[in-house]
Amino acid sequence: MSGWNSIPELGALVGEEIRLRGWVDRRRSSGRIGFIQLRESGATVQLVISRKEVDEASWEALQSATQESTVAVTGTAVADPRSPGGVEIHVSSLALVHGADGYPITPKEHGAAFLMDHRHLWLRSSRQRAVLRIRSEVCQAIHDFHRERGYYLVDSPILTPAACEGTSTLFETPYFDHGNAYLSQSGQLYLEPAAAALGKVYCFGPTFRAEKSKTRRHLMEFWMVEPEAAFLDFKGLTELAEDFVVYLAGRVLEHCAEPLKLLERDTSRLEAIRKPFPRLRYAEAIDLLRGQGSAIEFGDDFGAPEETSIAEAFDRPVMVTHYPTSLKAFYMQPDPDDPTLALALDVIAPEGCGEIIGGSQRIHDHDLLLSRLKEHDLPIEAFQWYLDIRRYGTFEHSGFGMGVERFVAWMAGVPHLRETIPYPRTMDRIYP
RNA sequence: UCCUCGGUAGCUCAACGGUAGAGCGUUCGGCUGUUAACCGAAAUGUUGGGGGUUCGAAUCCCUCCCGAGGAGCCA
Repeated sequence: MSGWNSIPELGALVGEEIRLRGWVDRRRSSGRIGFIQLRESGATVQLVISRKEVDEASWEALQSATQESTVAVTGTAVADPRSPGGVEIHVSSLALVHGADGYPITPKEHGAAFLMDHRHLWLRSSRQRAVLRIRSEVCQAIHDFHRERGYYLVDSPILTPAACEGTSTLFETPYFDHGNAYLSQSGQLYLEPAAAALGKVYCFGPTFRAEKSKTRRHLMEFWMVEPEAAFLDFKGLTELAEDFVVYLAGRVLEHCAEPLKLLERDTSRLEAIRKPFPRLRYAEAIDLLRGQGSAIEFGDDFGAPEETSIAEAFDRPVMVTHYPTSLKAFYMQPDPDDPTLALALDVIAPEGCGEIIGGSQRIHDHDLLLSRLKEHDLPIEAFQWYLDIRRYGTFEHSGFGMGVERFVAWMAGVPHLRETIPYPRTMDRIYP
């Protein structure tokens, strides 16, 4: 091994000699004693440097160890209730590896624009570290959930030849002699064929929307996980979505106690995420909203205020189903009991987080799909491969997509999506 | 694209027609248990750009630029 210790293992090393390398998160001094809050492996530990216990070079290093300087330290791990974290390092020698000059992010407040300009440094802040740890756990849990249920990971392409759902604005890029390629806004259409190959599949990767959205709930580049399963009917889909959300929230509660505490997240709200989620047909949701005084009418889509109103009527995530087909994508299966309705599902998270999941049973009948493509004015030639899935052994299938950043924002209790992804891409910003 | 609010020191903000200020950060000094440490001192400004009103504009008006929040769209 390298001979260097890491902060997370210190609890088991009390009384032993420790060597650490890391960054100066904070420094305080008081005459002949100094304190450095050292950051390493995403955690921090307090170093105690007493003038009479260290040589002159170490004492000089303390004077030069400005915020975010890199230091290397040798000392003894000591349990002390006065230390944040309970364990601190009594330093025997301290060396400056690199002195940082004029680190821009200070312990006081900063505005959003300033922090976004310094996103590469902002990541070091305790709050950002906490959110990133939750994101990491969510991503791992997404893979584990699918693996445990026999789903295979199938990567969808990012460069695609045409619009997936038609109307959304896509990012465009030249593609040799084939005109323009577009950055994927969903992996779903590529996943449906894979469901015929492997049965239960999912994709998980970045997606791109060139909509000029300028709100805290939108990013130009975001990560989406999309399961798709052969022979999964609509009822099975709602149960899958419910299990998925419960599983992910459980994993965050189980493994992210420390970041949640740092974020002062009210975990009782997360513990309330239990089955069954209320299921509300679109028509019932309209009635609910009108009962609250909304002027919304049957056939209108929900905006952010409507979603919030619906979510606030319940103590856990809400599933809204059976939307009018006119509000939904061309590939959604009509309800056999009322073909004007789609077997579509949205999951709305509480606390103003809005829609986190959108999904449906897919049309498996070739002729119906063809007529829907025509109704939506989509170029039939470009969808021949997609129609093939209905030509060669068609099958009932369903799937959904979940926006990872919205889910992380909900778990972490952060209001703005830009804090839930390492390098957010927003309408007016692509730096750093 | 539309609506609302904003742009003053490195950062966060105050001054709202009459000499440009504070806290934090920085630099220097003090302090043996600090927790965004504390105490003392110092340095730091073409008040976003341009035009106008006025004896006088950071302040009022016009315009452009930039930022934040929201709408639509969606995850």
